Amino acid sequence: MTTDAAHESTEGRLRSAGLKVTAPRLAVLDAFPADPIHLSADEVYARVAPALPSTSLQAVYGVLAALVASGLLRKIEPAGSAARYEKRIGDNHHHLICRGCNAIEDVDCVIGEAPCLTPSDTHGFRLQAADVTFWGLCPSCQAALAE
Amino acid sequence: MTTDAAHESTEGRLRSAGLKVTAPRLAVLDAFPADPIHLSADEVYARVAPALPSTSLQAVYGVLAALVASGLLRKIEPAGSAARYEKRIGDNHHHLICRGCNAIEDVDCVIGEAPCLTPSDTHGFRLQAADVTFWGLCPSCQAALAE
DNA sequence: GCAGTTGTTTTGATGTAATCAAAACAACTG
DNA sequence: CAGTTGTTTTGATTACATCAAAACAACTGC
Repeated sequence: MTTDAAHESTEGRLRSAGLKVTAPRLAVLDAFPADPIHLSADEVYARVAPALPSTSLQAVYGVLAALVASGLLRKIEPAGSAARYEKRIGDNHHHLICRGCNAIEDVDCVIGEAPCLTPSDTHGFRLQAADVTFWGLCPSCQAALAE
Repeated sequence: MTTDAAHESTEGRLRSAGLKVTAPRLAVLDAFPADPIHLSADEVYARVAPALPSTSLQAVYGVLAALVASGLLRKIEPAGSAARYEKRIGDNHHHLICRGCNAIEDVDCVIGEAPCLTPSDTHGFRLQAADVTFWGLCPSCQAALAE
């Protein structure tokens, strides 16, 4: 038996992305348990470090960059806070960020994909992507402010 | 005569924003000549420094922050490059950024304001703003890539 | 006009987030 | 199992921005 059942799908995804299967990469990918989770490099490192004591934060940056380049992770770079990574990819969803605590929620645009991806004037640009970010206050930060 | 005609409107905007009128602030505001221009703190400093030799980059950061807080400038923080500032405010326009050279163009959403400001699920957030950023390649970067 | 108060700018240090280069190392090929 | 190639580690370095305190200038009332 050549594959560890617990890592079966994670390993398979690395292989089909043309990446070598290494312990840091398995650990980083497995640090994203559920889909709607958004972790900073720091947070990923905190989750990975206990199992891999020899890992450094720089290594995590390298692994994350490789996974983003291969399309296994998506990088989000909100204004004013550290970059976050998420496993939910391939669908055009957007983000709702709390200005109080930087919490991030996934949202789908109410009108679907097309309109937000079509500016009125492209200025000759070849369009590649569109980011939509909503800013506001999450329920607990609203409560904290109301006190 | 108490006001310099060349600075009349700039000065007036500072006053009505409740800010003291100082040389650095006049110079920074006047560094934005036409509306659709997007300058980084560095670029503002480069435009301001010749006329105000005693100004430092930190001072420019301070002035820019004050102007943004007063609503006289808008701050844009694109992923992967330094923050930019623009004078066009009060309308809900978006930005088109070149991944090759970081050039920024203004765009208006084809469907107007409302739809892009309305996510399907607010997760209980109190919404404050929505940013839309389009990513692509500007004409000259397309040409450079085609060579 | 002039002095006091308040807000602003300057100066210098500090911090965070992230990248880079080179050496040590491990995964996949035959 | 050995060689090659790609990855990780280590350490230094960068870019961008913020903070604190002292020096300073703008606006108020006199």
